[in-house]
Amino acid sequence: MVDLTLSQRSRQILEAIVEDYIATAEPVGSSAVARRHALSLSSATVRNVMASLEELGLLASPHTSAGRIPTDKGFRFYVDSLVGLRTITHTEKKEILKRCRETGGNLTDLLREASRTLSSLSNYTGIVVAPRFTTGMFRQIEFIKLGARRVLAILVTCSGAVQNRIIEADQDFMPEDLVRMSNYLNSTLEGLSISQVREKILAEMELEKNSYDQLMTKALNLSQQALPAEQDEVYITGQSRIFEQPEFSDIKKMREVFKAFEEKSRLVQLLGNCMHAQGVQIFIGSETPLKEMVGMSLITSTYMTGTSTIGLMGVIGPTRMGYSSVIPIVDYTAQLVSRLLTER
Amino acid sequence: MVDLTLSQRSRQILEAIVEDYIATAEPVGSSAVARRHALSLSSATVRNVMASLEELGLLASPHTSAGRIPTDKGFRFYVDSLVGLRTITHTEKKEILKRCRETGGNLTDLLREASRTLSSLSNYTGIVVAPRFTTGMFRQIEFIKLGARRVLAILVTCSGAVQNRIIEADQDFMPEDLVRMSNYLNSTLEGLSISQVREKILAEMELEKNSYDQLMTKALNLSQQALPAEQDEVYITGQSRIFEQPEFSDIKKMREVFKAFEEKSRLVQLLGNCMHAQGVQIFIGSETPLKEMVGMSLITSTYMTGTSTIGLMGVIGPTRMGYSSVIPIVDYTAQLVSRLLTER
DNA sequence: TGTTAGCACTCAAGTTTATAGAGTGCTAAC
DNA sequence: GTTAGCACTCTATAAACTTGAGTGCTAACA
Repeated sequence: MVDLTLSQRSRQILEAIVEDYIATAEPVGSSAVARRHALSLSSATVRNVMASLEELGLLASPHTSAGRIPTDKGFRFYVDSLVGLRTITHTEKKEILKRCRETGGNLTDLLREASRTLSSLSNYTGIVVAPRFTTGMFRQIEFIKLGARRVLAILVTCSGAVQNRIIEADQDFMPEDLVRMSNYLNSTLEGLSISQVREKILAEMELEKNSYDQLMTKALNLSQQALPAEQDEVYITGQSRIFEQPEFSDIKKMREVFKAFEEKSRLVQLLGNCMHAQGVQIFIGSETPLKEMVGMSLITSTYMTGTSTIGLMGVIGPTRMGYSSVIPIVDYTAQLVSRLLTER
Repeated sequence: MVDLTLSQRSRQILEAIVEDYIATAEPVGSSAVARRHALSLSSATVRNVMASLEELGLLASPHTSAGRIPTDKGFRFYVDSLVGLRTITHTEKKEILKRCRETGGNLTDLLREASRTLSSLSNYTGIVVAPRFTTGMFRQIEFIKLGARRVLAILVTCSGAVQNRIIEADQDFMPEDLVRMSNYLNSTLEGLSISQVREKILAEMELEKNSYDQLMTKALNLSQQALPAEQDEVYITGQSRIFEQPEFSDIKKMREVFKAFEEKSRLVQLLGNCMHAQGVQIFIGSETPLKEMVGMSLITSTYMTGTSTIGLMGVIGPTRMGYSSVIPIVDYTAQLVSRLLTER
């Protein structure tokens, strides 16, 4: 947060420069500002103001004879105190709603579609971090017999995340046994989080070891195998849109960015730091948790089931991104997803 | 297939040029060939041979004073008749085996891991086209009660593909009802492909319309909702490795390539054409089904369950890729995946 | 007849130099 | 406080030049 008191005029000029720069990706000159924005000021006056804005660290000049470019600090000030947030249009709302509603109900599909929607409405790259499966609340476990010793284990969390694994059992279970086992597990594990489930199963296995109810021991055994290896899921959509930005013509940098996109677990870890605050957060340039994203900004929002934050979604674009339109899009989409997940 | 009779010496020289070019990505000059490969020939002689190889369309010169570069045809000849296929190393085999075995048994996890493995062992981009769900054989359907009117429908195919959807039912089913319904459906739909299932359900719905067994009508209704929207799944891994190739420094081209990677359904469609032949296929440069992949080659292999081809996997890299090591990797991985899927 | 040394020629890539234009900062006048 | 005017700076683009790798051809050689 940049706390500066600027004269009305300085603010107007800063705003003009930021917006011109957002539109053109070119350094903005004093005469352009004087001309385009009806400030009825001469370029010389604008020049004076620009010089002082530069002194404050809000603008920078790539070299003497170019115009000025907003610094990260300049963008920050713009976002905090200048940007007039466009409210989301009815058409956009309808589009987001339609796309998210049409998904098949399971969490994966919904989040993937949210990512696509964010990207296509913002024209930048959409990103959605799925909730860690282990943080979800246990809802139900079921076993389906696939073959002689093959069992499909299905684990469902309250937020609708479904994990399935095919287990090679060491014996041939009867379908009735499988039902009994899942009934037992469902009542034993009710109300726990998946990570608690993991612990509980281990504890129970210890207890049941000498029990005479063999089946329950086996149930625990199966359920343990059903627990998936922890996997970080991120849905990134519209990566190639990054190429559309004229400022990203440096192949080396592009490579860094794309590499970062591929290291999902690192990505999840770093983005995890954005999840402490609720609602929309904006990271400009160097504020971004990812170092390789030089010259890029990140707009995120958390999403939740009920009252608990479970994940993060947002948009990655150039620092000069269209904040005024992207912010409400991210905000609305995250709220919608939260609502859809909570309604369940 | 290029059918040419070349003298032993011409072949040696072509091979030398191709391999030098694979190693360096630079045009290869006559003296380099004479020097590096113990042919005991002068550069002038090599030059004569190179001129005739150029005439045959196997080599090309970017300009007069550069060395020669193999053409697509040159690479084709190299691959068809020159390349000495390295057999896959024990270490590689173990690595592939280990990674694929460790997946959780469901199809998605296995294929995703196969893609990662292909990429990391080849150092190029790995690609796996998942079988279309509708072409799979119906194995089983189950309903799990999640809430008052919420039902989780799980559809399993013989190859271990699992689809789940959460359905909003229009009434509150008892768990016993759900079991009866799935039993009914499982016996009715046995032995059909998923696309046949779709038709059968429609037909049955027509028949059952006036039936007095309300529950079965409802079962059909539910199962229809359980059928997922057709979705093309492709797992692409190691995209950013493309940047490592010196010949891909053109940002515009990179953009095209990455865009193509994002249009999954188009990708699947085009790659579908590679599935007619069984086993490993090699597409060099312009032979590739994707026009945007100028200067790139594609090595693919089909994979199967039992005797039926269900999908495709492979590696995308520059035309000058290390064919001799990549081909056996793709071959082995596809065979392994087939085996794992068939053992089920 | 096949091979090779020698040499003139070509062409891209890198370097230097020249030119134009955008935009600034400063000064002096309003 | 604002503005016109002007010298100055610096990049981007083009043009001219230089370098060197590599060729193709010729003539001599085995």
